[in-house]
Amino acid sequence: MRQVAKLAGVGLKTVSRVINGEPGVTPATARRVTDAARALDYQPDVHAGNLRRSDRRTGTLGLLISSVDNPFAGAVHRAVEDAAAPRGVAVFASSFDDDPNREREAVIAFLRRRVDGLILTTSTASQAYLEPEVRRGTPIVFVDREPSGIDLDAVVSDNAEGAARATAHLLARGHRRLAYLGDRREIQTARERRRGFLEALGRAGIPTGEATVVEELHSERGARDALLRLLDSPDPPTAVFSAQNLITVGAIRALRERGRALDTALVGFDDVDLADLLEPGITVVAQHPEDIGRIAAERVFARLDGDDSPTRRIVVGTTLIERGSGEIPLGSQ
Amino acid sequence: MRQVAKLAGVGLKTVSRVINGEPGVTPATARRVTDAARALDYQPDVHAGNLRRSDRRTGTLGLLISSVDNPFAGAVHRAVEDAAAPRGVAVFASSFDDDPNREREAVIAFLRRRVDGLILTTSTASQAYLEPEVRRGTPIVFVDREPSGIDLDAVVSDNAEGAARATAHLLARGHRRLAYLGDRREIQTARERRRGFLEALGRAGIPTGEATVVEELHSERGARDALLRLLDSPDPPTAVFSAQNLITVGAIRALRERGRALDTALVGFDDVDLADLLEPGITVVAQHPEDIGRIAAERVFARLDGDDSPTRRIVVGTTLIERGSGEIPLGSQ
DNA sequence: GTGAAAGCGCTAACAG
DNA sequence: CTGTTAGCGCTTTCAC
Repeated sequence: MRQVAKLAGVGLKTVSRVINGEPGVTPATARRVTDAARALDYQPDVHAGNLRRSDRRTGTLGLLISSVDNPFAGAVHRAVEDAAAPRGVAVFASSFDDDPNREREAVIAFLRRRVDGLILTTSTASQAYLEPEVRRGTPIVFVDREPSGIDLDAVVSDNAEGAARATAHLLARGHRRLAYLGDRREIQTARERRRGFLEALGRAGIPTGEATVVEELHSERGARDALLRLLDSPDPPTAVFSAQNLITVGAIRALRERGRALDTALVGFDDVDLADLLEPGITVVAQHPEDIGRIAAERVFARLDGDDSPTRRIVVGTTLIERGSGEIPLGSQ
Repeated sequence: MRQVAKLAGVGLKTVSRVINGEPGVTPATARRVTDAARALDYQPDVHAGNLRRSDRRTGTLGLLISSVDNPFAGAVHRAVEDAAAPRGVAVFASSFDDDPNREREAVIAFLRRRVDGLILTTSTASQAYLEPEVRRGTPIVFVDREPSGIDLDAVVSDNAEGAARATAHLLARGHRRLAYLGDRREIQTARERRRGFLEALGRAGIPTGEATVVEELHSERGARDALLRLLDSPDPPTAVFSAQNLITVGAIRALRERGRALDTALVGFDDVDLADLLEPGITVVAQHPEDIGRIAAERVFARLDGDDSPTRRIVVGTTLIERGSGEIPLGSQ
């Protein structure tokens, strides 16, 4: 920047003014500056500026998601990016694969880079470790899963309600022997979905004992194996609620392998690509990651803009999409 | 950091040494410093450090991909992240949706943040605009598409070869009336795939006139509509090569709608989720985004580590995965 | 083994 | 409308 000032024959501050579009510079002077900047291939260094700037904003956001290579997280990421880009804010995304250590490391890496705000999906039991950062004034918004051990904004799907709706959908087709296939219980959303499932059974007056609950599933393979075992048991379920993406796919594979895809009902939580092209189409409770990401970003920016209203928990509804598998009635067997 | 020094009762430089793990500090002194840092919730500011540091590395990478919400790009992103994380390097990812303006803006945003290196998928006709940055010493590696107007490292799939293999696969089943459904011709990979298709026809001695080439497709919907028109024509194709992800899905929809999925052969370029669960399973030429991303990141780091060997073009092979749709022989109609 | 002074590229505050 | 001085948080250099 000093070189630009020298070449343009002006003071350092004048260059700064031109680059930042501040008023108080003659068009002629401004032109000399821009010409000089172009001639020198000058690119301002935002970090140097932020060091002295009063608001100390770096124009960056940290986003922690299960994995950047995951349809749900990718959609959230995209929505965050779309909300951030118009403000000139760039986003760092980190995958943490439900590993608490990677979570902590990623958050530290974000903080050392002085991100303006944080959007987090977490897997630690408590996020109290964020307390100092909150005191420092960094806005933090949780997505997908709610915080624990600390009170912060959160944008989540209505997991229990969605799971209950899926379950009621199956019960309405006459099914009584339901199976629940769920993720690891450490995961808050998994617990919520399980709760919704059990509550729906309760409302229908079905004893919990009649349903089979399988948990701690976290891979397609594991889900497939688990359902295969159930299908091979003497009293197999007539309907299945798979509480997550990969689990749904694993369940489909198991049903196909036993030739039971057309007579066993299936509703999955979270939408699956090409689900409508399968036979039968897969009925799902779809989440709305675009909304979740957008709202989370808006929340961070609102906090950054001074919103100091009480912490909010924003619930984004889910949508039941009927495609066939969930509408198979009892008695098709 | 000054506060830490004061609390620990040591000089500024001693704190700096402890934080950066430099030698020459008594364990006792180091301990006083770390205690003080913890007490004050101190987090070093990497940007401030990099301002003065001799190597001027920010520990960040810029990654430009079609969209963070896109399976192929997501897999590349993940691979880049996995290669970068162990080095303490964070990655900025930007989606540009094949929009040349967004491409330029994103690159400028990266440069102003002084990323150490750039991994780019581009859609501009020429990337000569990167010349000044290259002179400045920023390593730039292209992924997926090759650069033009400038000579830089690139990591790409063997598009022409993969397309030719897919085409030969269809020809081997007796098909002669082939349709090619491709993306916009501005896209370098689209042109390569088209070239592979035509060359395979040529090698089989089939006049180009017998094949139908439809291009400028860039959405599922557009691909579906295009294939519907072909299927409704007096002389519909008996085999289809869809040159991209979304196009493949659109093609499947069109075939289903006309009840031709079981008698018209289909091979897609780039793998599609759940392709094996469809009926028929979709035969594809799969790319290897994990390898592409990993190799690109390794290339950037090698350049950063001083590798000044000539520019390289690294080709990652493709894999033909037979799942049924591509093995439908001529005469099934 | 430790610390003081200078300066990275920029903006704030003020002076002209 | 424009320039000068100080200083952001850190590392470098060099002296103790």
